[in-house]
Amino acid sequence: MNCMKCKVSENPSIKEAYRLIEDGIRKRALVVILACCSASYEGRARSRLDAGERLIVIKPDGTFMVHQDRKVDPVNWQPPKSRSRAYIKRGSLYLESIRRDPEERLEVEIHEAHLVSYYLARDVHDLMVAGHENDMGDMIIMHPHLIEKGFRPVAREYAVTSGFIDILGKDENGSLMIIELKSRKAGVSAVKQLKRYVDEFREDRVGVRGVLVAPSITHDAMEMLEEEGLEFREIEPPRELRSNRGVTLDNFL
Amino acid sequence: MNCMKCKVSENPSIKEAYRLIEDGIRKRALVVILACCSASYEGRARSRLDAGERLIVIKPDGTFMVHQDRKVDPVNWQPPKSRSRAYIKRGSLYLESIRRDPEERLEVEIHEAHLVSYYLARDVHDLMVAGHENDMGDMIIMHPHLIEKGFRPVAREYAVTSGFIDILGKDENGSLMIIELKSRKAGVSAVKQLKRYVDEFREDRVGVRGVLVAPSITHDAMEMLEEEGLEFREIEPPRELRSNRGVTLDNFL
DNA sequence: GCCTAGGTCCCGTGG
DNA sequence: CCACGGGGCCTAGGC
Repeated sequence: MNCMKCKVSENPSIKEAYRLIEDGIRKRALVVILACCSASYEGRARSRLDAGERLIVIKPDGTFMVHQDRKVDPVNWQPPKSRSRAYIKRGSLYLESIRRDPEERLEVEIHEAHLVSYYLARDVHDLMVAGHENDMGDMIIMHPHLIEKGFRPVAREYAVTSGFIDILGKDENGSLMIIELKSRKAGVSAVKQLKRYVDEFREDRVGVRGVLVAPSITHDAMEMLEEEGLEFREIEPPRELRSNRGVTLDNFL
Repeated sequence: MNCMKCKVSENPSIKEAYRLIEDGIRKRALVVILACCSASYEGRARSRLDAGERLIVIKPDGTFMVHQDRKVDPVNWQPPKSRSRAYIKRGSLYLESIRRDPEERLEVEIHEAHLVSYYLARDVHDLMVAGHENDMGDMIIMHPHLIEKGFRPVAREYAVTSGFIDILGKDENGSLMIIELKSRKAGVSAVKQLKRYVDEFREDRVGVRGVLVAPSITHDAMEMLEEEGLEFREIEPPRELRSNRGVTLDNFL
Protein backbone atom coordinates (compact mmCIF):
# COMPACT_ATOMS: atom_id res chain seq x y z
CA MET A 1 0.00 0.00 0.00
CA ASN A 2 2.82 2.42 0.65
CA CYS A 3 6.43 2.64 -0.50
CA MET A 4 6.97 6.42 -0.37
CA LYS A 5 6.67 6.68 -4.13
CA CYS A 6 3.66 4.43 -4.74
CA LYS A 7 0.13 4.06 -3.52
CA VAL A 8 -1.82 1.01 -4.62
CA SER A 9 -5.29 -0.30 -4.01
CA GLU A 10 -6.63 -3.59 -5.36
CA ASN A 11 -10.32 -3.98 -6.04
CA PRO A 12 -11.12 -0.71 -4.33
CA SER A 13 -14.63 0.45 -3.65
CA ILE A 14 -15.90 3.31 -5.75
CA LYS A 15 -15.15 5.78 -3.00
CA GLU A 16 -11.68 4.40 -2.36
CA ALA A 17 -10.89 4.52 -6.06
CA TYR A 18 -12.22 8.04 -6.33
CA ARG A 19 -10.12 9.26 -3.42
CA LEU A 20 -6.93 7.59 -4.60
CA ILE A 21 -7.29 8.96 -8.14
CA GLU A 22 -8.04 12.49 -6.99
CA ASP A 23 -5.16 12.25 -4.54
CA GLY A 24 -2.80 11.15 -7.31
CA ILE A 25 -3.90 13.91 -9.68
CA ARG A 26 -3.53 16.56 -6.97
CA LYS A 27 -0.04 15.31 -6.07
CA ARG A 28 0.93 15.40 -9.72
CA ALA A 29 1.67 11.71 -9.74
CA LEU A 30 1.51 9.23 -12.59
CA VAL A 31 -1.92 7.65 -12.06
CA VAL A 32 -2.35 4.10 -13.35
CA ILE A 33 -5.68 2.26 -13.35
CA LEU A 34 -6.66 -1.21 -14.53
CA ALA A 35 -10.41 -1.28 -14.95
CA CYS A 36 -13.44 -2.29 -16.94
CA CYS A 37 -14.57 0.96 -18.51
CA SER A 38 -16.31 2.63 -21.42
CA ALA A 39 -15.43 5.96 -23.00
CA SER A 40 -16.95 8.84 -24.96
CA TYR A 41 -14.95 11.49 -26.77
CA GLU A 42 -16.09 14.68 -28.41
CA GLY A 43 -13.82 17.24 -29.98
CA ARG A 44 -11.97 17.35 -33.30
CA ALA A 45 -13.83 14.11 -33.95
CA ARG A 46 -16.29 12.07 -31.93
CA SER A 47 -16.09 8.52 -30.65
CA ARG A 48 -17.69 5.94 -28.45
CA LEU A 49 -16.02 2.88 -26.91
CA ASP A 50 -18.15 0.22 -25.25
CA ALA A 51 -17.16 -1.58 -22.07
CA GLY A 52 -13.93 -3.54 -21.87
CA GLU A 53 -10.97 -4.10 -19.56
CA ARG A 54 -8.28 -1.50 -20.12
CA LEU A 55 -5.36 0.49 -18.81
CA ILE A 56 -5.98 4.12 -17.96
CA VAL A 57 -3.09 6.53 -17.37
CA ILE A 58 -3.14 10.12 -16.19
CA LYS A 59 0.23 11.89 -16.35
CA PRO A 60 1.29 14.89 -14.25
CA ASP A 61 1.55 17.01 -17.42
CA GLY A 62 -2.17 16.52 -18.09
CA THR A 63 -1.87 13.71 -20.60
CA PHE A 64 -4.76 11.23 -20.33
CA MET A 65 -4.80 7.84 -22.07
CA VAL A 66 -7.02 4.80 -22.38
CA HIS A 67 -5.09 1.79 -23.68
CA GLN A 68 -6.67 -1.40 -24.95
CA ASP A 69 -4.90 -4.77 -24.88
CA ARG A 70 -3.58 -4.14 -28.39
CA LYS A 71 -1.77 -1.54 -30.50
CA VAL A 72 0.79 1.10 -29.58
CA ASP A 73 -1.59 4.03 -29.75
CA PRO A 74 -4.14 4.71 -27.03
CA VAL A 75 -7.73 4.10 -28.13
CA ASN A 76 -8.74 7.40 -26.54
CA TRP A 77 -6.59 10.16 -25.14
CA GLN A 78 -6.13 13.81 -24.34
CA PRO A 79 -2.87 15.69 -24.87
CA PRO A 80 -0.64 17.40 -22.28
CA LYS A 81 -2.19 20.36 -20.40
CA SER A 82 -5.62 18.78 -20.34
CA ARG A 83 -7.47 19.00 -17.02
CA SER A 84 -8.51 15.69 -15.49
CA ARG A 85 -10.75 14.92 -12.56
CA ALA A 86 -12.74 12.04 -11.09
CA TYR A 87 -16.32 12.22 -9.91
CA ILE A 88 -19.13 9.99 -8.73
CA LYS A 89 -22.53 10.33 -10.36
CA ARG A 90 -25.54 8.16 -9.63
CA GLY A 91 -23.31 5.66 -7.85
CA SER A 92 -20.83 5.30 -10.73
CA LEU A 93 -17.25 6.47 -10.93
CA TYR A 94 -16.28 8.66 -13.88
CA LEU A 95 -13.06 10.20 -15.12
CA GLU A 96 -13.17 13.34 -17.21
CA SER A 97 -10.40 15.06 -19.13
CA ILE A 98 -11.00 18.42 -20.76
CA ARG A 99 -8.86 20.37 -23.17
CA ARG A 100 -9.29 23.97 -24.25
CA ASP A 101 -8.53 25.13 -27.76
CA PRO A 102 -9.61 23.09 -29.39
CA GLU A 103 -12.42 22.32 -26.98
CA GLU A 104 -12.34 18.58 -26.40
CA ARG A 105 -13.78 16.30 -23.76
CA LEU A 106 -13.11 12.68 -22.92
CA GLU A 107 -15.30 10.92 -20.38
CA VAL A 108 -14.53 7.46 -19.02
CA GLU A 109 -16.99 5.51 -16.95
CA ILE A 110 -15.34 3.02 -14.61
CA HIS A 111 -17.60 -0.02 -14.28
CA GLU A 112 -15.19 -1.99 -12.11
CA ALA A 113 -11.75 -0.97 -10.91
CA HIS A 114 -9.34 -3.86 -10.49
CA LEU A 115 -6.26 -1.87 -9.61
CA VAL A 116 -5.82 1.81 -8.82
CA SER A 117 -2.36 3.20 -8.20
CA TYR A 118 -0.27 6.29 -8.42
CA TYR A 119 3.46 6.77 -8.70
CA LEU A 120 5.38 9.88 -7.70
CA ALA A 121 7.80 9.48 -10.54
CA ARG A 122 10.98 11.52 -10.91
CA ASP A 123 12.37 11.60 -14.40
CA VAL A 124 14.80 14.33 -15.43
CA HIS A 125 16.33 12.73 -18.52
CA ASP A 126 15.34 13.17 -22.12
CA LEU A 127 15.81 10.68 -24.90
CA MET A 128 19.02 10.87 -26.90
CA VAL A 129 18.33 9.80 -30.43
CA ALA A 130 20.20 9.50 -33.69
CA GLY A 131 19.14 8.70 -37.21
CA HIS A 132 16.92 11.65 -38.12
CA GLU A 133 16.89 13.50 -41.40
CA ASN A 134 18.52 16.46 -39.71
CA ASP A 135 21.44 14.28 -38.60
CA MET A 136 21.94 13.24 -42.21
CA GLY A 137 22.12 16.90 -43.18
CA ASP A 138 24.72 17.56 -40.49
CA MET A 139 26.76 14.62 -41.69
CA ILE A 140 26.69 15.74 -45.32
CA ILE A 141 27.64 19.31 -44.43
CA MET A 142 30.62 17.97 -42.50
CA HIS A 143 31.54 15.34 -45.12
CA PRO A 144 30.39 16.67 -48.53
CA HIS A 145 32.31 13.96 -50.38
CA LEU A 146 29.59 11.55 -49.23
CA ILE A 147 27.53 13.05 -52.06
CA GLU A 148 30.46 12.96 -54.45
CA LYS A 149 34.01 14.19 -54.87
CA GLY A 150 34.06 17.95 -55.29
CA PHE A 151 30.57 18.61 -53.91
CA ARG A 152 30.32 21.90 -52.01
CA PRO A 153 27.25 22.75 -49.89
CA VAL A 154 26.05 26.31 -50.35
CA ALA A 155 22.84 26.59 -48.33
CA ARG A 156 20.61 24.59 -46.07
CA GLU A 157 16.80 24.71 -45.78
CA TYR A 158 16.88 27.02 -48.78
CA ALA A 159 13.45 28.57 -49.30
CA VAL A 160 11.80 28.26 -52.73
CA THR A 161 8.16 28.74 -53.66
CA SER A 162 7.31 25.03 -53.45
CA GLY A 163 9.01 24.53 -50.07
CA PHE A 164 12.48 24.21 -48.57
CA ILE A 165 15.44 22.56 -50.27
CA ASP A 166 17.27 20.43 -47.70
CA ILE A 167 20.74 21.18 -49.08
CA LEU A 168 21.71 23.36 -52.00
CA GLY A 169 25.26 23.02 -53.39
CA LYS A 170 27.51 22.87 -56.40
CA ASP A 171 29.40 20.02 -58.01
CA GLU A 172 33.04 20.24 -59.06
CA ASN A 173 32.00 21.74 -62.42
CA GLY A 174 30.00 24.46 -60.72
CA SER A 175 26.61 23.02 -61.60
CA LEU A 176 23.87 23.58 -59.06
CA MET A 177 22.88 20.49 -57.05
CA ILE A 178 19.62 20.12 -55.17
CA ILE A 179 19.81 17.53 -52.39
CA GLU A 180 16.62 16.02 -50.97
CA LEU A 181 17.13 14.00 -47.77
CA LYS A 182 15.04 11.13 -46.43
CA SER A 183 16.00 9.28 -43.28
CA ARG A 184 14.19 6.13 -44.38
CA LYS A 185 13.09 4.44 -47.59
CA ALA A 186 12.16 7.10 -50.14
CA GLY A 187 8.86 6.77 -52.02
CA VAL A 188 7.39 8.46 -55.08
CA SER A 189 6.36 11.48 -53.03
CA ALA A 190 10.03 12.21 -52.28
CA VAL A 191 10.83 12.08 -56.00
CA LYS A 192 7.92 14.40 -56.81
CA GLN A 193 9.11 16.82 -54.17
CA LEU A 194 12.65 16.81 -55.58
CA LYS A 195 11.33 17.19 -59.11
CA ARG A 196 9.33 20.28 -58.14
CA TYR A 197 12.43 21.92 -56.66
CA VAL A 198 14.53 21.08 -59.69
CA ASP A 199 11.84 22.31 -62.09
CA GLU A 200 11.82 25.68 -60.36
CA PHE A 201 15.52 26.11 -61.07
CA ARG A 202 15.46 24.58 -64.53
CA GLU A 203 13.01 27.27 -65.60
CA ASP A 204 15.85 29.66 -64.94
CA ARG A 205 17.84 27.84 -67.62
CA VAL A 206 20.59 26.50 -65.43
CA GLY A 207 22.08 23.04 -65.63
CA VAL A 208 20.68 21.68 -62.39
CA ARG A 209 21.15 18.24 -60.84
CA GLY A 210 18.67 16.77 -58.40
CA VAL A 211 19.87 14.14 -55.94
CA LEU A 212 17.68 12.06 -53.66
CA VAL A 213 19.61 10.86 -50.61
CA ALA A 214 18.13 8.02 -48.57
CA PRO A 215 19.05 4.62 -47.11
CA SER A 216 16.83 2.93 -49.72
CA ILE A 217 14.17 3.67 -52.31
CA THR A 218 10.96 2.02 -53.52
CA HIS A 219 10.90 0.49 -56.97
CA ASP A 220 8.36 2.95 -58.37
CA ALA A 221 10.29 5.88 -56.97
CA MET A 222 13.52 4.68 -58.63
CA GLU A 223 11.76 4.37 -61.97
CA MET A 224 10.35 7.87 -61.75
CA LEU A 225 13.74 9.21 -60.67
CA GLU A 226 15.42 7.76 -63.76
CA GLU A 227 12.68 9.03 -66.05
CA GLU A 228 13.17 12.52 -64.70
CA GLY A 229 16.95 12.44 -65.05
CA LEU A 230 17.45 12.69 -61.30
CA GLU A 231 19.99 10.82 -59.18
CA PHE A 232 20.00 8.60 -56.12
CA ARG A 233 22.65 8.29 -53.40
CA GLU A 234 22.26 5.44 -50.94
CA ILE A 235 23.30 6.86 -47.57
CA GLU A 236 22.39 5.60 -44.10
CA PRO A 237 21.52 8.21 -41.47
CA PRO A 238 24.30 8.53 -38.89
CA ARG A 239 24.13 6.56 -35.67
CA GLU A 240 26.20 8.53 -33.20
CA LEU A 241 24.21 9.56 -30.18
CA ARG A 242 25.08 13.16 -29.58
CA SER A 243 23.59 15.66 -27.21
CA ASN A 244 25.24 18.51 -29.12
CA ARG A 245 22.79 19.14 -31.91
CA GLY A 246 22.48 21.49 -34.84
CA VAL A 247 25.42 21.95 -37.15
CA THR A 248 25.07 25.07 -39.29
CA LEU A 249 26.74 26.03 -42.50
CA ASP A 250 28.28 28.99 -40.70
CA ASN A 251 30.71 26.61 -39.07
CA PHE A 252 32.29 26.00 -42.45
CA LEU A 253 31.96 29.19 -44.45
CA MET B 1 -2.22 -10.03 -4.54
CA ASN B 2 -4.89 -11.93 -6.41
CA CYS B 3 -8.32 -11.02 -7.77
CA MET B 4 -8.64 -13.60 -10.56
CA LYS B 5 -7.85 -11.01 -13.19
CA CYS B 6 -4.92 -9.24 -11.53
CA LYS B 7 -1.64 -10.11 -9.95
CA VAL B 8 0.25 -7.36 -8.16
CA SER B 9 3.53 -7.15 -6.30
CA GLU B 10 4.83 -4.03 -4.58
CA ASN B 11 8.55 -3.49 -4.24
CA PRO B 12 9.29 -6.99 -5.42
CA SER B 13 12.73 -8.50 -5.32
CA ILE B 14 14.47 -8.94 -8.64
CA LYS B 15 13.49 -12.60 -8.74
CA GLU B 16 9.89 -11.91 -7.80
CA ALA B 17 9.63 -9.22 -10.43
CA TYR B 18 11.21 -11.48 -13.02
CA ARG B 19 8.78 -14.31 -12.28
CA LEU B 20 5.69 -12.12 -12.27
CA ILE B 21 6.63 -10.45 -15.57
CA GLU B 22 7.43 -13.73 -17.32
CA ASP B 23 4.22 -15.20 -15.93
CA GLY B 24 2.21 -12.27 -17.27
CA ILE B 25 3.78 -12.46 -20.72
CA ARG B 26 3.21 -16.21 -20.92
CA LYS B 27 -0.44 -15.81 -19.90
CA ARG B 28 -0.91 -13.10 -22.53
CA ALA B 29 -1.84 -10.57 -19.91
CA LEU B 30 -1.43 -6.81 -19.94
CA VAL B 31 1.80 -6.35 -17.96
CA VAL B 32 2.18 -3.03 -16.13
CA ILE B 33 5.35 -2.01 -14.31
CA LEU B 34 6.27 1.13 -12.41
CA ALA B 35 10.03 1.25 -12.11
CA CYS B 36 13.24 3.21 -12.26
CA CYS B 37 14.78 2.11 -15.55
CA SER B 38 17.01 3.02 -18.45
CA ALA B 39 16.55 2.01 -22.08
CA SER B 40 18.51 1.41 -25.26
CA TYR B 41 16.97 1.08 -28.70
CA GLU B 42 18.51 0.07 -31.98
CA GLY B 43 16.64 -0.36 -35.23
CA ARG B 44 15.32 2.12 -37.79
CA ALA B 45 17.03 4.67 -35.56
CA ARG B 46 19.04 4.42 -32.37
CA SER B 47 18.42 5.87 -28.93
CA ARG B 48 19.53 5.91 -25.34
CA LEU B 49 17.49 6.93 -22.31
CA ASP B 50 19.20 7.38 -18.96
CA ALA B 51 17.67 6.30 -15.68
CA GLY B 52 14.32 7.66 -14.54
CA GLU B 53 11.05 6.51 -13.01
CA ARG B 54 8.62 5.34 -15.66
CA LEU B 55 5.67 3.23 -16.64
CA ILE B 56 6.40 0.11 -18.68
CA VAL B 57 3.60 -1.76 -20.47
CA ILE B 58 3.71 -5.06 -22.32
CA LYS B 59 0.51 -5.92 -24.20
CA PRO B 60 -0.65 -9.41 -25.17
CA ASP B 61 -0.34 -8.51 -28.88
CA GLY B 62 3.41 -7.93 -28.42
CA THR B 63 3.29 -4.15 -28.05
CA PHE B 64 5.94 -2.85 -25.65
CA MET B 65 6.02 0.70 -24.30
CA VAL B 66 8.08 2.85 -21.97
CA HIS B 67 6.17 5.96 -20.88
CA GLN B 68 7.71 8.94 -19.15
CA ASP B 69 5.73 11.26 -16.87
CA ARG B 70 4.97 13.51 -19.85
CA LYS B 71 3.66 13.43 -23.40
CA VAL B 72 1.15 11.13 -25.10
CA ASP B 73 3.73 9.15 -27.04
CA PRO B 74 5.87 6.51 -25.38
CA VAL B 75 9.54 7.51 -25.17
CA ASN B 76 10.51 4.03 -26.40
CA TRP B 77 8.35 1.28 -27.77
CA GLN B 78 8.01 -1.77 -29.99
CA PRO B 79 4.98 -2.42 -32.21
CA PRO B 80 2.52 -5.35 -32.07
CA LYS B 81 3.97 -8.81 -32.79
CA SER B 82 7.27 -8.00 -31.11
CA ARG B 83 8.66 -10.68 -28.81
CA SER B 84 9.27 -9.65 -25.23
CA ARG B 85 11.04 -11.42 -22.40
CA ALA B 86 12.61 -10.70 -19.04
CA TYR B 87 16.00 -11.90 -17.90
CA ILE B 88 18.48 -11.45 -15.10
CA LYS B 89 22.08 -10.68 -15.96
CA ARG B 90 24.83 -9.93 -13.45
CA GLY B 91 22.23 -9.42 -10.75
CA SER B 92 20.17 -6.92 -12.73
CA LEU B 93 16.71 -7.35 -14.21
CA TYR B 94 16.30 -6.58 -17.91
CA LEU B 95 13.39 -6.51 -20.31
CA GLU B 96 13.97 -7.09 -23.99
CA SER B 97 11.60 -6.66 -26.91
CA ILE B 98 12.61 -7.77 -30.38
CA ARG B 99 10.95 -7.14 -33.71
CA ARG B 100 11.75 -8.80 -37.02
CA ASP B 101 11.56 -6.95 -40.31
CA PRO B 102 12.73 -4.46 -39.72
CA GLU B 103 15.11 -5.88 -37.16
CA GLU B 104 14.74 -3.79 -34.03
CA ARG B 105 15.65 -4.30 -30.43
CA LEU B 106 14.66 -2.44 -27.28
CA GLU B 107 16.36 -3.25 -24.00
CA VAL B 108 15.22 -1.88 -20.67
CA GLU B 109 17.24 -2.24 -17.52
CA ILE B 110 15.13 -2.18 -14.36
CA HIS B 111 17.11 -0.53 -11.60
CA GLU B 112 14.33 -0.65 -9.05
CA ALA B 113 10.82 -2.01 -9.50
CA HIS B 114 8.19 -0.23 -7.40
CA LEU B 115 5.16 -2.03 -8.71
CA VAL B 116 4.83 -5.05 -10.96
CA SER B 117 1.41 -6.24 -12.05
CA TYR B 118 -0.44 -8.01 -14.77
CA TYR B 119 -4.06 -7.92 -15.82
CA LEU B 120 -5.91 -10.63 -17.71
CA ALA B 121 -7.91 -8.10 -19.66
CA ARG B 122 -10.85 -9.02 -21.87
CA ASP B 123 -11.76 -6.41 -24.41
CA VAL B 124 -13.85 -7.34 -27.45
CA HIS B 125 -15.03 -3.91 -28.53
CA ASP B 126 -13.54 -1.60 -31.13
CA LEU B 127 -13.78 2.15 -31.19
CA MET B 128 -16.67 3.71 -33.06
CA VAL B 129 -15.55 6.99 -34.51
CA ALA B 130 -16.97 9.74 -36.70
CA GLY B 131 -15.46 12.78 -38.32
CA HIS B 132 -12.98 11.27 -40.78
CA GLU B 133 -12.32 12.45 -44.30
CA ASN B 134 -13.98 9.31 -45.63
CA ASP B 135 -17.18 10.16 -43.76
CA MET B 136 -17.19 13.55 -45.48
CA GLY B 137 -16.94 11.78 -48.83
CA ASP B 138 -19.88 9.52 -47.98
CA MET B 139 -21.93 12.52 -46.96
CA ILE B 140 -21.19 14.44 -50.16
CA ILE B 141 -21.97 11.44 -52.37
CA MET B 142 -25.33 11.12 -50.62
CA HIS B 143 -26.00 14.87 -50.55
CA PRO B 144 -24.23 16.41 -53.57
CA HIS B 145 -26.02 19.72 -53.13
CA LEU B 146 -23.71 20.33 -50.13
CA ILE B 147 -21.11 21.26 -52.76
CA GLU B 148 -23.60 23.28 -54.76
CA LYS B 149 -26.95 23.03 -56.53
CA GLY B 150 -26.65 20.80 -59.58
CA PHE B 151 -23.39 19.11 -58.57
CA ARG B 152 -23.20 15.47 -59.70
CA PRO B 153 -20.45 13.15 -58.40
CA VAL B 154 -18.92 10.97 -61.12
CA ALA B 155 -16.07 9.08 -59.45
CA ARG B 156 -14.41 8.63 -56.10
CA GLU B 157 -10.71 8.06 -55.35
CA TYR B 158 -10.10 8.67 -59.04
CA ALA B 159 -6.51 7.78 -59.94
CA VAL B 160 -4.38 10.35 -61.75
CA THR B 161 -0.60 10.48 -62.08
CA SER B 162 -0.11 12.81 -59.12
CA GLY B 163 -2.34 10.81 -56.78
CA PHE B 164 -6.01 10.15 -56.10
CA ILE B 165 -8.77 12.70 -56.53
CA ASP B 166 -11.17 12.39 -53.60
CA ILE B 167 -14.30 13.13 -55.63
CA LEU B 168 -14.62 13.87 -59.34
CA GLY B 169 -17.89 15.35 -60.58
CA LYS B 170 -19.62 17.85 -62.83
CA ASP B 171 -21.45 21.08 -62.12
CA GLU B 172 -24.84 21.95 -63.58
CA ASN B 173 -23.15 23.33 -66.72
CA GLY B 174 -21.27 20.09 -67.28
CA SER B 175 -17.89 21.49 -66.24
CA LEU B 176 -15.57 19.04 -64.52
CA MET B 177 -15.16 19.58 -60.76
CA ILE B 178 -12.30 18.23 -58.71
CA ILE B 179 -13.13 17.96 -55.01
CA GLU B 180 -10.34 17.73 -52.42
CA LEU B 181 -11.52 16.79 -48.93
CA LYS B 182 -9.88 17.62 -45.60
CA SER B 183 -11.49 16.65 -42.30
CA ARG B 184 -9.64 19.41 -40.46
CA LYS B 185 -8.30 22.88 -41.17
CA ALA B 186 -6.73 22.88 -44.62
CA GLY B 187 -3.22 24.25 -45.06
CA VAL B 188 -1.14 25.25 -48.09
CA SER B 189 -0.22 21.62 -48.74
CA ALA B 190 -3.88 20.81 -49.39
CA VAL B 191 -4.08 23.67 -51.90
CA LYS B 192 -0.90 22.49 -53.64
CA GLN B 193 -2.34 18.99 -53.85
CA LEU B 194 -5.60 20.28 -55.37
CA LYS B 195 -3.68 22.52 -57.78
CA ARG B 196 -1.65 19.55 -59.06
CA TYR B 197 -4.83 17.59 -59.79
CA VAL B 198 -6.46 20.51 -61.55
CA ASP B 199 -3.33 21.24 -63.59
CA GLU B 200 -3.33 17.69 -64.88
CA PHE B 201 -6.81 18.18 -66.30
CA ARG B 202 -6.32 21.74 -67.46
CA GLU B 203 -3.50 20.54 -69.69
CA ASP B 204 -6.21 18.63 -71.50
CA ARG B 205 -7.84 21.97 -72.31
CA VAL B 206 -11.02 21.50 -70.33
CA GLY B 207 -12.73 24.08 -68.19
CA VAL B 208 -12.00 22.54 -64.80
CA ARG B 209 -13.01 23.76 -61.36
CA GLY B 210 -11.08 22.78 -58.25
CA VAL B 211 -12.86 22.85 -54.89
CA LEU B 212 -11.23 22.44 -51.51
CA VAL B 213 -13.72 21.17 -48.93
CA ALA B 214 -12.80 21.50 -45.25
CA PRO B 215 -14.21 22.80 -41.96
CA SER B 216 -11.73 25.71 -42.10
CA ILE B 217 -8.63 26.93 -43.90
CA THR B 218 -5.43 28.75 -42.98
CA HIS B 219 -4.92 32.30 -44.16
CA ASP B 220 -2.00 31.45 -46.46
CA ALA B 221 -3.91 28.55 -47.96
CA MET B 222 -6.89 30.79 -48.75
CA GLU B 223 -4.65 33.34 -50.44
CA MET B 224 -3.02 30.69 -52.60
CA LEU B 225 -6.43 29.23 -53.43
CA GLU B 226 -7.69 32.58 -54.72
CA GLU B 227 -4.52 33.21 -56.71
CA GLU B 228 -4.98 29.88 -58.44
CA GLY B 229 -8.65 30.44 -59.22
CA LEU B 230 -9.73 27.59 -56.99
CA GLU B 231 -12.70 27.48 -54.64
CA PHE B 232 -13.38 26.74 -50.99
CA ARG B 233 -16.45 25.14 -49.39
CA GLU B 234 -16.69 25.25 -45.61
CA ILE B 235 -18.15 21.90 -44.57
CA GLU B 236 -17.92 20.13 -41.21
CA PRO B 237 -17.28 16.38 -41.23
CA PRO B 238 -20.37 14.40 -40.14
CA ARG B 239 -20.71 13.27 -36.56
CA GLU B 240 -22.85 10.14 -36.67
CA LEU B 241 -21.12 7.24 -34.96
CA ARG B 242 -20.76 4.07 -36.98
CA SER B 243 -18.89 0.97 -35.95
CA ASN B 244 -15.74 0.61 -38.00
CA ARG B 245 -15.69 -3.13 -37.66
CA GLY B 246 -17.66 -5.59 -35.66
CA VAL B 247 -16.22 -8.03 -33.21
CA THR B 248 -13.66 -10.29 -34.83
CA LEU B 249 -12.51 -13.78 -34.01
CA ASP B 250 -9.13 -12.44 -33.00
CA ASN B 251 -10.63 -11.06 -29.84
CA PHE B 252 -11.26 -14.57 -28.58
CA LEU B 253 -7.91 -16.16 -29.40
C1' DG C 1 4.73 -8.82 -48.99
C1' DC C 2 5.36 -3.71 -50.36
C1' DC C 3 3.47 0.74 -50.83
C1' DT C 4 0.32 4.77 -50.17
C1' DA C 5 -2.36 7.92 -47.51
C1' DG C 6 -4.99 9.41 -43.28
C1' DG C 7 -4.82 10.67 -38.29
C1' DT C 8 -8.65 13.53 -32.38
C1' DC C 9 -1.96 12.01 -35.66
C1' DC C 10 1.95 14.02 -31.82
C1' DC C 11 5.63 17.08 -31.44
C1' DG C 12 9.30 20.59 -32.14
C1' DT C 13 10.43 24.75 -34.33
C1' DG C 14 10.02 29.15 -36.37
C1' DG C 15 7.22 32.94 -37.84
C1' DC D 1 -0.37 32.14 -30.84
C1' DC D 2 -0.67 29.72 -35.28
C1' DA D 3 1.24 27.28 -39.21
C1' DC D 4 4.34 23.83 -41.17
C1' DG D 5 6.71 19.47 -41.62
C1' DG D 6 9.20 15.32 -39.60
C1' DG D 7 8.50 10.85 -37.33
C1' DG D 8 11.73 4.49 -35.07
C1' DC D 9 5.55 8.11 -36.77
C1' DC D 10 1.15 4.16 -36.23
C1' DT D 11 -2.44 2.00 -38.68
C1' DA D 12 -5.73 0.62 -42.30
C1' DG D 13 -6.51 -0.58 -46.95
C1' DG D 14 -4.95 -1.91 -51.77
C1' DC D 15 -2.52 -4.59 -54.80
